[in-house]
Amino acid sequence: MNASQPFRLDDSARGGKAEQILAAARREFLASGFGAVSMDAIARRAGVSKATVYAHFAGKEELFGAVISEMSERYFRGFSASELDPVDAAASLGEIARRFLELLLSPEAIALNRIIIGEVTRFPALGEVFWRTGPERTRAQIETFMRRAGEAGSLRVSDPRLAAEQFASLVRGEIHLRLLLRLGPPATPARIAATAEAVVATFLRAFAPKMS
Amino acid sequence: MNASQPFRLDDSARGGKAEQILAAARREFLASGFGAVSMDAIARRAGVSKATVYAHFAGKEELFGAVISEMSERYFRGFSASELDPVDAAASLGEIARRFLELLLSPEAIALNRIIIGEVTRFPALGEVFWRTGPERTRAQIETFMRRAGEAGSLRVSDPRLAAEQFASLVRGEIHLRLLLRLGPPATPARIAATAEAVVATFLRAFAPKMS
DNA sequence: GTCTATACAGTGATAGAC
DNA sequence: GTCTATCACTGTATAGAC
Repeated sequence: MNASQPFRLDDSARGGKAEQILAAARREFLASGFGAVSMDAIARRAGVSKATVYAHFAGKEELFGAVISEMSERYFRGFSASELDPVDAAASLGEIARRFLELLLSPEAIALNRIIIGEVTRFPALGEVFWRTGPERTRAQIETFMRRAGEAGSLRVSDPRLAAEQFASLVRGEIHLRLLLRLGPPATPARIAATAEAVVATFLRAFAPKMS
Repeated sequence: MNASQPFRLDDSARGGKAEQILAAARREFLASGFGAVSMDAIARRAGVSKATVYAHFAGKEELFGAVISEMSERYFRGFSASELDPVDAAASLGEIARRFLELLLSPEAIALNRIIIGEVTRFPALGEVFWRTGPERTRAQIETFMRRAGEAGSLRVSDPRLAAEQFASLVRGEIHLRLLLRLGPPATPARIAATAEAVVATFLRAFAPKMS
């Protein structure tokens, strides 16, 4: 495997069997990590022979890279904050917080996050890919909102980037770490809404314009 | 291995060779995770034969559990906030933030965090152990400080637990995730101090008593 | 308890027929 | 491209001598 590009899909991966193999690998890797998954298990689940797997992917590492990068892209693409109203900061921040939490705390995202952190020592490139497609992108979205809200006068932000970082950190909170550690059940929508509300309340106390 | 108690040290682990093996295992596991480490490598590094390893530890999993639980305990025991002055909230919170970051961002703590998150699917008990000895304990320390500061009138906290959670989340911030993902070098003391200062400033804007 | 030597299972990867 | 069969190798675990 080329360590600098471990995640590039082979062109032939668009065919039928290749996607079948990729889907099987995704389920196996997400459920068990890298080390505990065998190529036999992937082939069995894909309904093909092991030789066929090797006909489409150079090896286990390349297959793993393909799975992880594809998932990173797929999971974070949907997050957007550009259409939210910068005048009503409270409502928009609440919406951002809820969307962020729904994305961040979904079982698939947690499993992905877990496996990347666990294997980043072996595959350094994965951390970079995940960061750019995930946290970096969401923070940029939030930062843009902060800037617009600042211009609209609904928030008092001298450093939009810092404000976005701190908001994202507040939202991530304790619950994210707890789920990464497999403590407690997946978050319910009610729990997400309550957490978002508490975060927005605190954030607004720090960043609301001075009342005159 | 008994899955509910994978981390209990055998009584014989107090001897000389056993600690030698444990130290070797710690270095190997922390550097490479669970799957990539062989019992051969541990035995070689410890300077004993493989059979001796198996004489002291039932298998690779038990050895791993022993290493992780011992490290969790060792790393988080030092954190304390009980002696800080609750009247000078700004200074004390800054001190808490710096201590927390130094602990959290140390290379050893990052490696430990990483390996636990990566292997918690295979060893669910490790998540519980880490949580209780780590984040739970630090949050309790901070929570106690919040309560004392609230009583002293230097902070306006209606829910000390929530305030402690939010403060800890702010401190953890983006840098912790970046280091978990192996992005960038370890944090410098200057970077830690700057981050702590920014966090305390924001937190105080949200939780400082109203000026009359 | 500690060693050397080895049995045994399971792994990633490939050869060769079709 | 796809299969069956098999390779070489590694890792866990144990037997038996001392």
